[in-house]
Amino acid sequence: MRSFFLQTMENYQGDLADIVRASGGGVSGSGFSGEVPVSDWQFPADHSMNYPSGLEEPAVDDFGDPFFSNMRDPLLHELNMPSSGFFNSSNNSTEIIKSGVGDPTTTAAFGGGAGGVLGHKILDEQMKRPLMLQISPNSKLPVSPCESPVVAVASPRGIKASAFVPNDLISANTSKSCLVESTGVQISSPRNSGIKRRKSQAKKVVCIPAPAPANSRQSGEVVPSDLWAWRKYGQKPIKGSPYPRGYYRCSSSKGCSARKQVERSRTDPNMLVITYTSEHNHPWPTQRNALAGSTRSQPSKNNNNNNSASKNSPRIKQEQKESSDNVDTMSSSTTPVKEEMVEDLDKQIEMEDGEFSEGFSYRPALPESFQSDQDFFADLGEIEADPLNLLFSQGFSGDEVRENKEVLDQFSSLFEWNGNNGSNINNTDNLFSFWILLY
DNA sequence: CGGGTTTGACCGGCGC
DNA sequence: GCGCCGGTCAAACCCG
Repeated sequence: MRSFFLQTMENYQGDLADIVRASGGGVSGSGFSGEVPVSDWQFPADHSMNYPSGLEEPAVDDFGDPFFSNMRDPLLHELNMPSSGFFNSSNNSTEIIKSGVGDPTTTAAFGGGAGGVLGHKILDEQMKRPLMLQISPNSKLPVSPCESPVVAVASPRGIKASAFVPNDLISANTSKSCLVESTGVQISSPRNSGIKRRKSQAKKVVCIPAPAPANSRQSGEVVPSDLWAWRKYGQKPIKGSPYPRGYYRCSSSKGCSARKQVERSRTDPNMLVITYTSEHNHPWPTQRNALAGSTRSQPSKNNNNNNSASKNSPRIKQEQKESSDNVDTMSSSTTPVKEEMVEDLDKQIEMEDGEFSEGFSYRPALPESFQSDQDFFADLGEIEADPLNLLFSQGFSGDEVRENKEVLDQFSSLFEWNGNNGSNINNTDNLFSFWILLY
């Protein structure tokens, strides 16, 4: 079983070598029997992602990304599961850690890893923190075959959500470990701001399977799209890593300070490490721009000798080509993504003290309509909400899983999952992901 | 024309 | 103080 692990790290510097992977005990007593296929972080452009009702009070420390959304995923509404089982401490944690590092095949147990790695004390801290999970139907997969094992969702506070995914989604996936850390880290300030932000500003790091086998040097990463539109504003080679780091800022809304960094893990090139900093100051876009949410389609560039890449250095060109190859691989692959997050401990403390780091409001700056919480999404269509509630309000026993197949079918069709194979990045608009945010 | 990427330059933090 | 390094800027260019 592929699974998750999480850990809390302080002063994470983006070096995946520092990331400890854990694997081990599975989920016990929680009904977790599935895996989390998360491959394409694309929301279909033609899908107006009006998140259904169920929006609850925004997370205090969210980054606005689907990973760290300010808004709790309405899909999780009414989801409550016992927490036991997911964070069982593993006696094997040490071994797990050692064996896991650098091994793409090593997976982390959803349950055992975190507790085992971090120890009870830290785990307890984590239990306070949101943890999230993305579930994404792969574009290659059929729409509604709901041989639905359960995708479990763990929350630091306990399991509160789960989802069903088609078996196909699961079996087809060749997920790597997902690792997550949370950090209190430094981020540089705007050049002329005069404000030094190299304080303990939280970053949130997500690791996802990289689009392509990383047996070659690759540069500009093919960043899986999420709900937000990101604009790349820089790329830098990182010392110690053969892979450059891409810098993205949110382009969904002007003035949004949300940023993310994408780099390939130096220890496991099959993994992409995405670091989110700052938070979105605007609600999730209900509809993505044509170019939003992902980098420009690389293949088209590649096929055009007159593009800027042709003017770049040979090294860059090569990297770009590899990058575009990555696109193809990624969009057509069934690589799942699993990720979670934990809050930075320091930040958590700060938040609990009611303090915020400068210029970093953890409260989402949402329009009133959003801040009025449930009302907004409640207005967005009960059609979406109801099946989801149906789906997610169910328990997780095997019988219930089976019983909910039909519900999942409804759910699948609701979002028009189709069999588009996403043979290139341009097709990813037909992909769909949905997120489960955990609390 | 708007919005994207690319990439060299610049800036500031940090370690020595 | 200096150099390294990471993060950001912004001009140039591309694309639809």
